[in-house]
Amino acid sequence: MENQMIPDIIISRLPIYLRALRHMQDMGKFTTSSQELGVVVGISAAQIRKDLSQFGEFGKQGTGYDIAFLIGQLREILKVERVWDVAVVGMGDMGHALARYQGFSDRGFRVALVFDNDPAKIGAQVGNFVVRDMHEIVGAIRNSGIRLAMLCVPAQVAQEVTDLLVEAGVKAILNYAPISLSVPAGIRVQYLDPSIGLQRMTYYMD
Amino acid sequence: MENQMIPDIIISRLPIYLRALRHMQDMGKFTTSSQELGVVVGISAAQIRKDLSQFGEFGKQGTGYDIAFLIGQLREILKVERVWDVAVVGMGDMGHALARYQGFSDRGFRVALVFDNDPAKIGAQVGNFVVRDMHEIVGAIRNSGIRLAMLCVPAQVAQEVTDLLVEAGVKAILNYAPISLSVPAGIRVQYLDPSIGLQRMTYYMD
DNA sequence: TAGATTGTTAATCGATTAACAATC
DNA sequence: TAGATTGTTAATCGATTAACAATC
Repeated sequence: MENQMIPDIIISRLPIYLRALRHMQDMGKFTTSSQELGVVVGISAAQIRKDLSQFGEFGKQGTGYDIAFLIGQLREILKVERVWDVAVVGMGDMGHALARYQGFSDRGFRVALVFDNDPAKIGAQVGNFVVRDMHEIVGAIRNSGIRLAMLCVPAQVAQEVTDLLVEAGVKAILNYAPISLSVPAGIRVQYLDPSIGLQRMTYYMD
Repeated sequence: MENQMIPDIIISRLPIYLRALRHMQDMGKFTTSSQELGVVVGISAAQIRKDLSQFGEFGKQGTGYDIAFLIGQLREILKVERVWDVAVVGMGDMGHALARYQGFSDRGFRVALVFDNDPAKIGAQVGNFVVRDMHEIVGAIRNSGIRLAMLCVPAQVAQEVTDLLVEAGVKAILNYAPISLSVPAGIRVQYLDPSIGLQRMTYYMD
């Protein structure tokens, strides 16, 4: 079988490699080495080679990696050779920004549904979307088969909305709300709280 | 000396503990245990105790931790008992959302300056701020003594803007642009690319 | 060929967990 | 007191690095 339990820490680096490789490609480059890629992403060459070798032999001694080929392999490994529909929940400033974000389309994602519970927002247009009533969230997500959501509601209601997302069949949540979420086994959460990001750096300031 | 080189992975968990403790406090709780906190944040009780013990003895056998006291200690360790001024660079949707974000004030941060290079935006009001010309960025940040910035410009110009931020004296950057940044030693970067967050989860989907 | 770079092994390094004496 | 929970040690587990034969 393909999956011999690759450590999550390795998986978490692959999107970084992919992003850097696409950037190199945009700059007109055709090949790279673990050394060169390592400088760009700030990771040792040995680690990059070890990470990639978990999935196959993608390079050539002496010349390194073909960028287009490695991009293709990483997209397949990460399952972003396809396009995933995503729901955005909460049309405050952050949800609004994500609904209109132009950076998803070439990275494997497409916003497909957006929700809010504010009557003043329901039915309004945000980007290319009509804001749907949060009360319809379970049915709408279930019908669409969507399994990815971005959560941009206030912390106060984030857990209850999460429970609805899980009930609707969502398997992975990108959480912008500043709170730890409780989810059943098998449901993934990634946290993007800006204050946490800043607090991880102030410790080092004089 | 206070700093015997605490591993970064421990530092990165402290803001999570702090956020959860404040949530407990908001719920009216006064004490907690490493066990209880561990369930909330999804980290083992042993690890929480080990992490905290790097900085002092904050708990009591038999009863656990006083929440208010531990919050105070963590705020001091992370240096967020004070308020840090932050610059937001790039007034697209994401920068706009951050400039108006209400979640910084009680977490140790305050947006103080916002920048864009679009003549149509310069001088306009965003939240409580007047958008300043990006051409003034080095002088303005240097004058204000700001050492934290949130970067929300297009990937294409993110590195050159980063170089300006570093020149201006910024020591830590929260990067929303979808690109790896190159910075001198001693400058910290935290990455919050939403597509990376999603790609870290699609690998696990069937 | 000579030089470069891979994939992999073994060694090192670091982080997590389990267990428990101390003690509130 | 009896029960609970800390801080810490030692053991385990996992990740990173260094080195190099293979080979393009």
